[in-house]
Amino acid sequence: MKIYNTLSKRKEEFIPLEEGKVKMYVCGPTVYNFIHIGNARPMIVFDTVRRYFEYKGYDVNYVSNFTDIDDKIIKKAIEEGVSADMISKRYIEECKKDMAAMNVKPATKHPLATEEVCGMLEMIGDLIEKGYAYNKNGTVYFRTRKFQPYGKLSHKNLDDLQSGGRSLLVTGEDEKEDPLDFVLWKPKKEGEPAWESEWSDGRPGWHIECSVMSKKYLGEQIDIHAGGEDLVFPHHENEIAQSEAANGKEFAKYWMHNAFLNIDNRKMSKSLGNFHTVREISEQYDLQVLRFFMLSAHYRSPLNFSGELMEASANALTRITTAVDNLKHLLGVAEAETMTTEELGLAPKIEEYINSYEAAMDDDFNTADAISSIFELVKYANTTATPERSKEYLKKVFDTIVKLSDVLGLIVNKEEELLAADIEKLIEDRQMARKEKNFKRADEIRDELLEKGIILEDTREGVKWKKA
RNA sequence: GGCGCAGUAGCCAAGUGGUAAGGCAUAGGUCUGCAACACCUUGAUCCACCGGUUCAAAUCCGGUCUGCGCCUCCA
Repeated sequence: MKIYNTLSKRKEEFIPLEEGKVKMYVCGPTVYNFIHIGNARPMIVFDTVRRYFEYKGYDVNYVSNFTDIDDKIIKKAIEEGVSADMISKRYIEECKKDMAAMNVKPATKHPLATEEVCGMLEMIGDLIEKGYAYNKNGTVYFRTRKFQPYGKLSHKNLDDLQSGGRSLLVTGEDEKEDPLDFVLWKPKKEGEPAWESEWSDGRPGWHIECSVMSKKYLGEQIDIHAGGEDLVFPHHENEIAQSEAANGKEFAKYWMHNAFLNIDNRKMSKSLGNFHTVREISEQYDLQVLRFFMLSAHYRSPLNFSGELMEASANALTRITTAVDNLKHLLGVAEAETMTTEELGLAPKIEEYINSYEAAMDDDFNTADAISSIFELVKYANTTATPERSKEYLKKVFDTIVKLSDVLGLIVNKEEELLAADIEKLIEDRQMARKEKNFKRADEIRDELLEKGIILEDTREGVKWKKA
């Protein structure tokens, strides 16, 4: 398996720290509102990474935090006249609902920043002790230049950063020893939530959270640390500085970053009016469609969102679910049990598709390519599956499509809903009418069912129905 | 100003040296009492442009143009 590592800017063979296990940390959202579709990209992408590792037999310890204390949360709380805690709790719940609807598995652990302040105080104290941090009037800063490898992830050098920086003259900058130093702890302002510390009553800086939560739940060294590409600098660069300075060993072996989701080729933003929450999209589409859409491009390529592309994705996904439906139907009517010699000759083709699927996923999680293998399998199924096939053969094709889709988090085997007895009766009556060539009556029944939201389709294999 | 990414059919998108996957849309056909659904078939002598390396390039090198991202809270 190869993974593109931001650290080396190359694809590297994945070698776990511990045989058969993967420890990964994914930076989660700040919960001050419903998550937007940009937030959804890393959730879907790295959930897929996790699922693929599990498919390959790895035991994955997947940790993803919720940042539940932050300026934006406080601002929202003030606007609504409630506590910051209420805001974050509320949106964590909503976020979990969206995740479930996108078929994103819950992490092994979803730590909350506010519950880990203790560990943060400890690490900050440790950094001060080691000379990597200093306290200035209650604010604790990280001494960036003291950490020699600083810039190794984002491939920036400190002097470029300093000369290129435009907005170094922000409030409070003058008390830093160096403009590049960043905050580990800041004193509270009036009315803000705060924790006691030996430096001041205040709250942690954003970067320290992840270093601490990752260490607590996964250990000092982890396999994969992931997030959106915008986090490379400064967030992840700072995490590396904090963790490696404090622990004295390499923090994460592989750094994975997903590219941004754009809207009309522009970054999503409230001012451009192109801001979409996942919740809003879910009112229009099954979120499986959003998931399919997200996986239809490589995770390191920018992806442009539009209604048209969602329609295209919805249709594409339907092609898979329809094929699966057909196979299921055929399984119901097939009579032969075991594979014929002809089928035994066909079956290796299925393995070929599995192989190409795995080859794609092994190559830095090329989901777009993997999906094309599923479509090839779908076409193969559509052309070879007939009622004369054996159950064993049909089952194999069916299982393969369902399994490969499931690894991508795509649910293609929809559970059938039970028909009310009277609807079944009507369908039967219609079949009788058709047999007697009483098409007037047949059409009446079809229209009647249509009014109830049931669409009938007369296929080669019999009458099928679906909800309108 | 510094760092970096991208430009492949109408649209989306794989492919990083050996002669262009897949999907959507379009068109033809099969099925059907009709319709709908579904399925099958169908498309780039060519990969932004110019030059170079090579037996061979969308793929490597140099340049040009265009779009975008990061350097500041941000997935």
